[in-house]
Amino acid sequence: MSSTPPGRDFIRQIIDRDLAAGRVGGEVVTRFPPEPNGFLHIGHAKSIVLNFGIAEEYDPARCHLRFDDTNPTTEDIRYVEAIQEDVRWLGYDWGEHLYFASGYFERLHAFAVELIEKGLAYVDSQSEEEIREARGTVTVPGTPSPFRERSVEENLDLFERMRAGEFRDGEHVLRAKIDMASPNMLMRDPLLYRIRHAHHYRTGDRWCIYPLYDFAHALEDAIEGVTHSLCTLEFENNREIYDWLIEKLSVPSRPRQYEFARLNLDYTVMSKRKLLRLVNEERVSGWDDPRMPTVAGLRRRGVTPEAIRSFCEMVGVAKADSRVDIAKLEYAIRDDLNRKAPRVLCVLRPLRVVVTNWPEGEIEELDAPLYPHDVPLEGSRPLPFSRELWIERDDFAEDPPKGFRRLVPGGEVRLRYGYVIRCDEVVKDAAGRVRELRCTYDPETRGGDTPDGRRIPGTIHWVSAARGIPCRVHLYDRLFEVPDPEAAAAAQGEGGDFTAFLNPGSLEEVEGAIIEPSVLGDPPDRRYQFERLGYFWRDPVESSEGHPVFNRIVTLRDSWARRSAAHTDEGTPGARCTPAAPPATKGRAESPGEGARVGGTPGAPPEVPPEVRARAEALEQEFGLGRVDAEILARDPEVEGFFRRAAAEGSASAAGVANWMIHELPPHQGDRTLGELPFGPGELARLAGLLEEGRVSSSGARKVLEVMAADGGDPAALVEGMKLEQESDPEALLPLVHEVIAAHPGEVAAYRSGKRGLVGFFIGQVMRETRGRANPELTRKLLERELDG
RNA sequence: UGGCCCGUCGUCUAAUGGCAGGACACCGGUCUUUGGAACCGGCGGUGGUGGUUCGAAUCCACCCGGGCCAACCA
Repeated sequence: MSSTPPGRDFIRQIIDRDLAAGRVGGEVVTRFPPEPNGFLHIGHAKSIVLNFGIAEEYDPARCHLRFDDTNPTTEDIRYVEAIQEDVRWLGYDWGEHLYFASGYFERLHAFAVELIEKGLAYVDSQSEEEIREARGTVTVPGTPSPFRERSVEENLDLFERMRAGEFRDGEHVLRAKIDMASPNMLMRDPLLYRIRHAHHYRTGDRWCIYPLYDFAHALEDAIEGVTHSLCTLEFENNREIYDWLIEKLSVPSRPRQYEFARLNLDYTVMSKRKLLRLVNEERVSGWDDPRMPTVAGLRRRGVTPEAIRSFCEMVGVAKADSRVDIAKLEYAIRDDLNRKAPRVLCVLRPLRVVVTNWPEGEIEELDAPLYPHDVPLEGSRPLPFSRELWIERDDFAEDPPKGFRRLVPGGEVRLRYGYVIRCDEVVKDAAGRVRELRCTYDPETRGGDTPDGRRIPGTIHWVSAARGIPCRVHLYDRLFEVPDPEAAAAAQGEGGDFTAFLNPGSLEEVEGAIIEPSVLGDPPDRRYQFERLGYFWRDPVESSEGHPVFNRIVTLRDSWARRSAAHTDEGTPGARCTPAAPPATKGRAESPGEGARVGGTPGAPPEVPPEVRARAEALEQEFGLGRVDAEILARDPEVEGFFRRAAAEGSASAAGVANWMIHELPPHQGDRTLGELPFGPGELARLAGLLEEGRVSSSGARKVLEVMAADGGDPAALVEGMKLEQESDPEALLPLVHEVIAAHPGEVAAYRSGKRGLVGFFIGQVMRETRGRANPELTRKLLERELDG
């Protein structure tokens, strides 16, 4: 059992179990199945990291890249290329396993024919509207199509003619014959093939019938030998069709579908349809706009694949719907870049500084390290210092707020890697705006040190005016101004539209920035930290030789901005916008429903069908069961029958049997009915009896039940065979108790200082030691005596 | 409204009947020639009510809340 290391996501646990149980023949096979109708986004990245990550981790294992191109009207070769580039860029390799749904059209067609031949599919000639009407609703069952009972021959003939192009779009469809009354709408005779006289980007005009997702996907998986088909939560309902097809058709392998929660990120949208709208309506410059959550956008922004992978790993894989805080992505990006980006100086909004005691025309080349002391990389570059410099406008304040550590009139500040300067004079224009600062430098402070030991609290970045390179900088901020634009739009009702929540300040283009000259010869893909500002790189599209354009990938963490934003009403203009409304909370159980029940009937279901009530009452009287238990058993005649037979067996009390049936059996039962279990009422009763007699502890009995549920068997024999006879002899238990106490001095101390809950821990240890044999009540007594005494 | 799925710190996620833990965020501190990084510390959670059990986040019942499904999309 305990072969599963804790902390692994549920999918890997399933794979581990399947491997351990020998359910995977050879390789673990996963697949990433995008439809080539749009660009990949970071949500897809999560899926890619999962699927390809599994293929990297397990040993024989592989992950296929398969284009699910079953809809010719939306798909395009351009997306196929973009998607391949993105997956590769993320660092994954599908080797020879590149597939296309369209590559299976012939085989898929053969499966459809097989289904027809088995009487499990038919050609429906209703119109689209008629089909919709007849499907019913979630509460009312559908009605069968008048064409549902066509003969196999007629279906075969019609289907062939569909393929041959004898009909117009929509004239006929192929449907599975399942159950028009299924509570799962998807099982109400799902469509398998539709006619589409459309040009397919790969198969051209060879086909005019195309399979639908549900039909195609399951069979593609089976054809490829996929073992674990991982998709997102919204496909949960589709699993029933998936399994139905795999069961009915003569497929070469038996894949299984598992669903995990898709990634949602705050302050953006993650649906291809909505992203496509942003592109088409030109709210962004394209799929690769650096504000887009697309892989292409992130890449152009300058985010590294390593950062994306690490983010995806941080987020984890689970089944609970969730939204991830964008700060987590930012952390992953900074964490990656901090370790590899060389530091350079760039002034975004320059303010002139004249160093009056620096000789006119003289330029000194300072040697400045590229990495801080805590980054284990070597290197430096020359950094020119001259009489005229640029510093950041924000780094000077005539009237500084409390705690301001930068340049003020009459004050000193350190120029990073340079000298300490003092501001002697503030020169203003007619409008009163600060034009330049006249400063003096301290020649003793070359490199930034203060030989006299005086403390200079502030250090600011700067660039030589004589040598600085003008450049353009793009500052990006979150695309939307609310965390959940879709929810915000929905909250507005009918006319609500998510684009209303676009952040107008999501792109700020800074024209007159100045950067130090050392970056001029760098390779174009170099990421930098502009000290005190953030991580940047050259925009690969807009930069040109000698005219660099830099994208801000992410800001640095800025505790000053946080603090000043908290103390003043407004943040700095360039700072990130503050979330506007806090809408769409995940309203969690403010719990009405209590208070209305004083001595009432807790837990009694308000509506119990009369016949169930009657049977339950009989059980209550006959066996002395509680009302709730009786109703549970009475709900299903098979359950009741099982219980009655078990109770009649006489080995255990009726209450004991009821307890085990209600509380212990269901988790082991799985999808099986009671009749399908490899044991009967007698065995269950005898197990309950063993427990009541004290022959076995409840932990032991549960172990026995687990085995019984899997392989059947006689409880008494199993107790014996598994050596699970309960140990109730204090003499035998005491040494173990001592051992456990001796082995956990820390816990003992904690227990004695009041952490009484730790008894459970100690009992657990003894139970583990004895593999469930120890009598827990006795163990508790002994433990308490030893621990307290 | 029928069916299926899901509720654990503010957020994401572990614990698979035996000490509710980690990450991000937040707060405080140390250090600092980046108001960065690093390090240390703190805050903070099992939706509710009953039940089963020596012991429940975990099993059972009911309630509450959320998601998905009525495309010839995937």
